[in-house]
Amino acid sequence: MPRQVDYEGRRRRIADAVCALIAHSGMEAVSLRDVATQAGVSMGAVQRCFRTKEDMLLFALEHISQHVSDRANQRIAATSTPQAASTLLSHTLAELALLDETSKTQAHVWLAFVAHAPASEKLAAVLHDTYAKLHDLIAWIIRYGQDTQDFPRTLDPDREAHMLLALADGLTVHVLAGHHSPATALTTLQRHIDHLLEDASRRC
Amino acid sequence: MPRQVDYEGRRRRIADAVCALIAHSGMEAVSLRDVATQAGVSMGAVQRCFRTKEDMLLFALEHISQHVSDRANQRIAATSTPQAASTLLSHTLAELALLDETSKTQAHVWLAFVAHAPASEKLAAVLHDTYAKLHDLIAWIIRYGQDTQDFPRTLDPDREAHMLLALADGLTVHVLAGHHSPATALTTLQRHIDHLLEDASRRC
DNA sequence: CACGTTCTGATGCGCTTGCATCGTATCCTG
DNA sequence: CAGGATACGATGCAAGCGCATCAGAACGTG
Repeated sequence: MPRQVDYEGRRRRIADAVCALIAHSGMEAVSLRDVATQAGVSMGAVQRCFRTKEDMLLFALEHISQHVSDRANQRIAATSTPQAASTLLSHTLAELALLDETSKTQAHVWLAFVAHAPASEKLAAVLHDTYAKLHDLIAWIIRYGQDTQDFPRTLDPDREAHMLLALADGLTVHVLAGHHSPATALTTLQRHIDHLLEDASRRC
Repeated sequence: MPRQVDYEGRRRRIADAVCALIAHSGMEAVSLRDVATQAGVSMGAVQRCFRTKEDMLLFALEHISQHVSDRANQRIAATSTPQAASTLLSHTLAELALLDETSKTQAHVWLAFVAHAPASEKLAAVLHDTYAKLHDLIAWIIRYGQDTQDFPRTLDPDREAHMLLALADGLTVHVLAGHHSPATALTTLQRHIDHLLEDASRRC
């Protein structure tokens, strides 16, 4: 047999390079040569990992989708120590909104893919799937909160998940566009959640 | 004198062509040649109207920003027949969210520019300004509603404007990403506004 | 009607792009 | 250690890019 190479690892490295380039100078600045340089490999290596440029971009999107989903899921899995459902909800959403400085890159990339989706059927499919997963995740948390009596039963989990996810995404966009700071966005998010629980419980 | 040309009109035509191209196949598919073809003029004409490609993109963004702002402002100006502030608010936001099929193109373009903003200082500035204007607009409507006693005084106009605008943007993203339909998004938006007014007034 | 000015569309240039090719270096197997 | 399969990276290639150039068409003016 010939020599073995850690393809999966390299694919990830390349995906990271793609994301870095997109975050820094937009999607149309991504060329195979620049990606190779950024990833510290030769152009040939990039071509061996991905048959075409579109394959590469698709992998990068799946890579970052996975990354975001995983972080949110970990947040839930780590709830071995009993945690109030409301805290769980707000923390998860705050993470999904990609507000902290570390996530800014991912937010850029995510948005770039959303903007580019109409041009690629496959990209759109990945985005759709990811959104569906995130929606289910939020709805699950809300139901969990209702089970533990933290959230009022009057809430419709699906509708509220819908609403919260849209709010989180909107805040992400606003922060990226420089319309306001991550801190302000976080406050707005928290305020809405508080408002939601408080009013709904008062209604009973 | 030599012959006269309606430059402003042509610039708009070219801007429309840019937007059509962006909406159809993304920002990186915009080339001077394609724009010229789409606008039905020669490449030379495009180059006479805009010194560089970036100038052209900038103008297209300003063009579409103006378009969106104008529509929202018209909505207010047309309120000669007395209109409930809540209706005004929801209609304005629905328009800003670019949910109807006609606005889908504009939504694509807007998002493409947001995604591309980090790569261009000037684009970012235009986006920032536009968002500030829209924020003020929504806050104004809320204050107006408070003056006409339609909205409770307990609402903080700036905070709620912040929240509503983010929600509208998030819904725009979700519709574009195919996560749900314009109709659903509209319902979610309306539900939040109702919820807001209802709960706030109950609090008194 | 002829002049002078402005506008036009085609062409050229230098460069970059995505992708294909190919000799060489590298590693596992028998 | 020899052999063969694989990965590598440099190079080539056609196409497309943004932008500059320029001869001629188109027009208002004297």
